[in-house]
Amino acid sequence: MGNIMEKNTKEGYGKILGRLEQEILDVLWSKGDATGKEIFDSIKSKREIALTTVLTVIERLTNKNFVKKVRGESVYIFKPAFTKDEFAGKVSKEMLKSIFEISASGASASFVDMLADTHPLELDRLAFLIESKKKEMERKAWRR
Amino acid sequence: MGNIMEKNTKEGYGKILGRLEQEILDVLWSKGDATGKEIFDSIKSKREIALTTVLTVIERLTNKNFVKKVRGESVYIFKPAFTKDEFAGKVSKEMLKSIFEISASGASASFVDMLADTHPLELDRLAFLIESKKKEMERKAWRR
DNA sequence: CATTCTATTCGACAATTTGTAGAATGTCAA
DNA sequence: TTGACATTCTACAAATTGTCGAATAGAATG
Repeated sequence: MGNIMEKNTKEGYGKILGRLEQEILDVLWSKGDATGKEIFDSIKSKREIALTTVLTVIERLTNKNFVKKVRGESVYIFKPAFTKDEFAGKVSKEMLKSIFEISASGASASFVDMLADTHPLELDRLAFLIESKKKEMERKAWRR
Repeated sequence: MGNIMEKNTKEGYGKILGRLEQEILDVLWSKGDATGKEIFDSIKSKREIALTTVLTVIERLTNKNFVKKVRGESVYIFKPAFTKDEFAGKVSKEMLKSIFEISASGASASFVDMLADTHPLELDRLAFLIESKKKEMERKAWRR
C-alpha cells in the first residue's frame, strides 16, 4: 500500500544526520576513536569517496559538538563526543519534544508499536523505566 | 547549564516541520478546514506575512500529502490529511526508527523522561499500552 | 462584453544544510 | 630543500524552507 510519508523528501522525516555524518559517527562508535585517515579508509572501503570530503564532514561534526578533536602525536584524533546511548537520548529528547507538542498520545502509541516491532525485549525494560519514574515522582511529590 | 545540542543548527534536531508549515497545520487542525485566505488571516494576525507566502507553503504541504486540497464553491478548501494523533504517530514512527538504529535503550530512557516532564499523566497510559501490546504479542505467539 | 476584484499559480531569490572535492597551506623528516 | 603526508580553505551543487512579486485565471458587476 505504500507509506504516505515516503518519497516526498530527500531523506524522510526522522533523519537526524546525513548519510556521511552517520557513517562517520558509526566508525567512531565502533572504533572508539580514530584519525581522519582511518575514518576515511573505513568509509572508502565501502564506497568511492575523497579524503577531503570525509575530513570536511568530520570537521562539521566537530563544530556541532558531536565529535571531539584532540591532538595526537603528529596527527589529530577524533572521538565521539557522546556514546550511542547518550546521543540517542539527547536527540530523541529533542525530537520527542517536537512531537509531543503536536500529540503526546499519538507519539506514545507509535513508540510502543515501534518498540514491539524492532526491539520487543525492550518493552519490559520500558515498563520498568515507567515504574521507576513513577516512584521517583512520588518521592518528589512527597518531599514538599 | 545549557544543552549541548543547542544553537548549532537553525532549528535544532527534532524539527519535523518548518515554522510556517507548522503554523499552517496548526490552523488547519484547530479549524478542521479552511480556505487559503482564512489560513493567511489567522497567521497574519500574529505576524507580518504575505498572502502568497502562505499559499505557497500550503501548496508544498499539499504536495507532501500533509494537506488535502478540495474544490469548494469558487474557492479551494484545505484540510489536514491526518489528525494530529495520526500525524504524530506517523512521524514519530519514522523518527524513532532512525533513533532506534542508533540506540534503543537511549531512546527509551529519553522517552520516559520526556513524558514525565511534559505529560506525566500519559505515563499510565503508556504503561497500559505496553501491557496491551505484550498481551497481543502473546496471543500471536500462541496461535502458531 | 469590458472592467475590476479576488483567487491561484509561477517563477525567483535567500539562507541553511549536507555532500562533494580540488587548491592551498602547513609540518616534519631525510 | 624537497617530498610526503596532514589539515584547512574555498567552492559548488542539490534540497529544503521562507519569502514574495508578477502573471494568469475566474468570478462578479456594470
